[in-house]
Amino acid sequence: MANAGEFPLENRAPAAAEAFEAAAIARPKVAVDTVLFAVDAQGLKCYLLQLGRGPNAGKWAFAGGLVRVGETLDGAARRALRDASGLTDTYLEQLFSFGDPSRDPTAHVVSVAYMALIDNPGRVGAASSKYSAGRWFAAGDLPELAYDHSLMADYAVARLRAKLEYTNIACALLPSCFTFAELEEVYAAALERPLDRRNFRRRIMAMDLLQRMPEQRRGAHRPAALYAFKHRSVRAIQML
Amino acid sequence: MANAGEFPLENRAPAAAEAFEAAAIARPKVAVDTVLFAVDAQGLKCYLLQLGRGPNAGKWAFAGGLVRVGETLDGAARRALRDASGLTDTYLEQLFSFGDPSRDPTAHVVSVAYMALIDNPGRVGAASSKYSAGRWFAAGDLPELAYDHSLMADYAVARLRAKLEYTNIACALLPSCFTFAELEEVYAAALERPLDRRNFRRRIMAMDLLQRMPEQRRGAHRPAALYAFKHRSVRAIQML
DNA sequence: CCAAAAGTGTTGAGTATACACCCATGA
DNA sequence: TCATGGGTGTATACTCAACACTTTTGG
Repeated sequence: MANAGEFPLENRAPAAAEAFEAAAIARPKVAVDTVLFAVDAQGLKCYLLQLGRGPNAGKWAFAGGLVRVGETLDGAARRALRDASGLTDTYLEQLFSFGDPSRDPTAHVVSVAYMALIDNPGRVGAASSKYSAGRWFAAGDLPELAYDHSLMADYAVARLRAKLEYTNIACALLPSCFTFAELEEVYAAALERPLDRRNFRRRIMAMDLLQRMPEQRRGAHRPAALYAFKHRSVRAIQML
Repeated sequence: MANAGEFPLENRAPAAAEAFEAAAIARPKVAVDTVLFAVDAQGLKCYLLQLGRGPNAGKWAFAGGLVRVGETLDGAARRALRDASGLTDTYLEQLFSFGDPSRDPTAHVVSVAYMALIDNPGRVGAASSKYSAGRWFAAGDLPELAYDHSLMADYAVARLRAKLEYTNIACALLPSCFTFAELEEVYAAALERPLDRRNFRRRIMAMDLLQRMPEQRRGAHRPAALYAFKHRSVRAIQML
């Protein structure tokens, strides 16, 4: 299971092991990759970048990069996301670490996967020269992805769905003011199923997460009441 | 937020960046640390090892070690656990990655935390020379730990509790045959609250996870029926 | 026969689901 | 006035929690 005896480093006498270790540069690298989500009228979307160089040039991937010495993982994820999309203020959550030595054919890179959420796909900006293109894809219909990014996508969608059920994470996918219909659309898009409007409204109201804003959203038809989350920080909701 | 401009590596021309990168050994290292749990008559227990060398010598910590090139994260966790406790077959689950640059004062080490479960604290064996001692502690009363291992402990306990509620993970904390009272003790120990025996039995039975064994456990009093999990692999239980 | 752990049902409260019509507005 | 999306209540099924006594065995 654990490559018995293949790498005898840890079994050497302490002094020898430390000397070897100091000289060794053959350590896995650490990277971060961030699955960026937003919801629009078509449903849940993922932002992908087309790699501009390297053995995977031309393939689509999530925003990522190597972690630097002195940098936190969250910091590296924010930097990679900013370089890829210009975004600086997003909800960010660590998902899982992927360390299969063959996930990157060029080197052993352990990647810490993140999920980021924004309220509007239009907020993304220009990508760094590392990428040749960037665009939104329907989360349920992604193209072939570089590395093991398909695994990350599956993991991220599952986590997002789970957290919609027991946290107020939807606030990260909505602007500060929104109608009940918009909130329901976020849930319907992420969960990929329609919700009963009356039951949904009752459930959300029972959680006491929202405050009603004085204004109304005026459109082509009956105006809709506007709401805001009482707390914009994501927290678990007591589900007693 | 993301150390803007402090590390210009990614912004260099590709050729220069690659040359620099090849020479650079200033990358964070990758480690794994495994929180080992078992339940005994006193409750939920964690296995800790006393560090025998290094700046944290004398402090208690979880079994861990650096990840080697070519090794999976799970493989590294299993190897570190085997070196620390002799255990080779445990339930193992990745928890979270901790990457604060100051978590280890001697170097920037990103650690992927794992949780391992065994059915009997007595199964642990001798530790490698890296450690000066190893013993079980009550999970709710751990000593001061090295690095950020207290964070890992909190995270692991939370994960274990959560998964007891919606998976059959308890099978990893029990021998192949057990009485209903023993199963209930595992839940009560991990959740740190007493359970109603009748409601607990009904809930478990409704999940259809157990099969009754032909034998009985004979003790000082009325014999107890023995059960085994139908599936020893941990899986989510449909909670419809 | 006594001590100790094993085993067993019912009731009531609360929660979740299914379901259809009127309202307010702009065009 | 009509088309469109906004807003509302009830009845039922189900789930969860509280609760105490009888059974079986070894000593």
